[in-house]
Amino acid sequence: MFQAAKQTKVFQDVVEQIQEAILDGRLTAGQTLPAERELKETFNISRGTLREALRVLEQKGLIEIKLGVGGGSVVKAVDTDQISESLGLLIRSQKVSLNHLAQFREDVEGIVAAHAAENHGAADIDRLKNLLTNARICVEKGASRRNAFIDIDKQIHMTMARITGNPVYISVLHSIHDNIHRYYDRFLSMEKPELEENYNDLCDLVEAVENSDAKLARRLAKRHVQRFNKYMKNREDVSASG
Amino acid sequence: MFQAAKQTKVFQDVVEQIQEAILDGRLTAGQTLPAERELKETFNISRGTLREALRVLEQKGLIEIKLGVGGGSVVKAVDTDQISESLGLLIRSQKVSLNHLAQFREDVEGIVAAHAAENHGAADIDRLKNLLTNARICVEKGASRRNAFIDIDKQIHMTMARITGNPVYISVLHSIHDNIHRYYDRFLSMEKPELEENYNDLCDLVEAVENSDAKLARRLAKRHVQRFNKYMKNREDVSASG
DNA sequence: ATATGTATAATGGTCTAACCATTATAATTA
DNA sequence: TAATTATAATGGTTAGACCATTATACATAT
Repeated sequence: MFQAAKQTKVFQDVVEQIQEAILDGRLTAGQTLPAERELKETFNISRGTLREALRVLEQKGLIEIKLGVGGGSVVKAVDTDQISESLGLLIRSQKVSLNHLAQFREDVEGIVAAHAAENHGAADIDRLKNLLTNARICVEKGASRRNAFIDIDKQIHMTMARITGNPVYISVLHSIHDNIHRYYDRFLSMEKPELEENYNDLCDLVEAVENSDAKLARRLAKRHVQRFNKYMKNREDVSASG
Repeated sequence: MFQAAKQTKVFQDVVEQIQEAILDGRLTAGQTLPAERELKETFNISRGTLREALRVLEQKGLIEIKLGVGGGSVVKAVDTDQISESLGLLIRSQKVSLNHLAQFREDVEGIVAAHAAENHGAADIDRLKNLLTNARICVEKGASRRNAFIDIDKQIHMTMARITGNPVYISVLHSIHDNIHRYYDRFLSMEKPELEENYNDLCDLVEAVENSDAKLARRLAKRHVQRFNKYMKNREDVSASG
């Protein structure tokens, strides 16, 4: 009949009010909240309490706090950074291993490629082929362009995620890449032969997408990611024995 | 040659120190940090600044702050709540629609079912069949047990995620369910015929897993989730026109 | 003896009031 | 006109006090 009386802390009430205003669209990205000394009067609270609320909102990714004249709390567009950060904490707290993340990535990239094969338009293929051209250049210049190649590889995958038209895939893939990239420097070995191998993978993949062959695209995407994972694993073994 | 001198705010430095201690295992879940009046001396900062740091750590899901005697900042086991919360913000800020989430769920449940079919042990099947028995009881009692049925349905899916042995699937599925459940009350219509339909889906799915038929398991899981989504869509159309 | 109530003290929660640090803008000077 | 310097707005930090909650120890009553 009754609900437990919610005893909200003052700062929580403030967090909720501002958060709701942002999610309702009463505050939109780019808008600046009133200065702290003014807001504290509006809410009729102390500045310390207000600042606890603002810190929480900042950590949630809803506002950004800037210093100096013209600074203040600016409403942010919600993005995937917080998801990435939380996923990073899961990984670092060893609840999730690199292998776990790599396995998940295989599946997700496969799905994304399949959807991209079903959903693409002509402009999408143009963009993918442009990226392939850049990748080709990196391959020809060899290992010195390893990082550039990896970046283009990432862009190709993210482009396919965009082609799906579903922002969840973009967010998820973004979070995966954010967190897996930390291991690249430590574990990913890529000399010219590997670069070429991967380049060919990508060409085949884009072709499958262009031909709307969802099943093939899925298989090729998975194989491509598996190769990346294998390179990392090899390097990991080496560094473990060295 | 040089890096930009990082000008960390005091509270950020404290956040990092405590966070690193937790992630390094120097502080473990369940441990209580010293009281604020003591910590502030340790870090040689004011209490207000310390509290901003603690609020950030709380929002990150790394500590929990309890009131009263014997209270204080207790280190938490990192879990998926923050990911769910951030995903919820993405949805509520209309960066992600229910349909987007539902499509993603179809794919993930399909993958999870396929992995479960490849990875299960005998005990896993026992657990799944137990859940099916409970589901059967709900179906027989009809619409009054709708919520209980939905909960069992969720448990079956989460059990399969656990069978994969990959915590990423558990986390992702958990986050999806956390966020999709908010819409159930508003949009999910389920009378006895629908309950039976879904129960049969689940039976077939568990059978496919038991027989290690990954492809079939994937297809059945997707179909099952599609049915859920269809029910929600129907209800949404009704409520839109009413 | 057991249950119930009551004081105690530890701890987080909040408030006030001041001063420090950063930064865009305006005023000054070369 | 360009470079420099003051100004003032704004967040960052500090200090010290008091309020609110809660586990524990103690007192009281049945």
